[in-house]
Amino acid sequence: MADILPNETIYIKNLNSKVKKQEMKRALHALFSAYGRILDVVVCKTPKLRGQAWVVFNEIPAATSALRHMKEFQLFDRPMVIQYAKSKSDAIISLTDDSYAPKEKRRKTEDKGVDKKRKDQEQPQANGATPAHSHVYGAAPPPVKPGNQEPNSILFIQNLPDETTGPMLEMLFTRYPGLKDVRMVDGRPGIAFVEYSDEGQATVALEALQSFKITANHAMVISYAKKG
DNA sequence: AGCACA
Repeated sequence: MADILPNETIYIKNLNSKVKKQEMKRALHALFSAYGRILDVVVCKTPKLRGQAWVVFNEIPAATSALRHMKEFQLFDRPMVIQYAKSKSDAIISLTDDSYAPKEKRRKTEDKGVDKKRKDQEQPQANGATPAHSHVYGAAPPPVKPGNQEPNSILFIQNLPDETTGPMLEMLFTRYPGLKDVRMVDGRPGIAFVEYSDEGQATVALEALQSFKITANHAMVISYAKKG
């Protein structure tokens, strides 16, 4: 039973296809960013591709780690089935090949008559140009130290932007089952407490949203509230 | 089960 060869990209199936595309992308990004730099997340809703996704890491070890850890993880009430992707992702190819021109069938969008027939001598793709992988996600290490690591049904959130509100956090955390309460702290900007019904559910949310970037320079730091 | 990327 030789499986598919290791690849920077993992292929995920058995996803809940009722979840909206953008929401699924965000959730996958949040879940998998713990395992390495994510270059792209691909989700399609076409009949043939529903319930499937690709998460592109910048290197194979990250993909391997993600695969091992997240195999069968329950996301939106379904255990994910994860394999390596069969082929290289565009985001990976364009890392080593500046002049990579995606696919030929991609002239589906109107050609508009702009250099329909150029085949060699492409536009030079200046260094300042936006390459295919410019939508790279990733987080700089946040300027706070994580707190208590001993599981608790209440999460302790740090490094929030000052303007964060309770409802904003609720929007983020409510997609992980069991959310009971979100509490901001008066006079203490940047932190919050998020309560779940039990430790397991809190842990799911923690792992999913750890390092989630609320804004460009604010990645959440999540730990467990101290007991007692 | 099903392997895409504009």
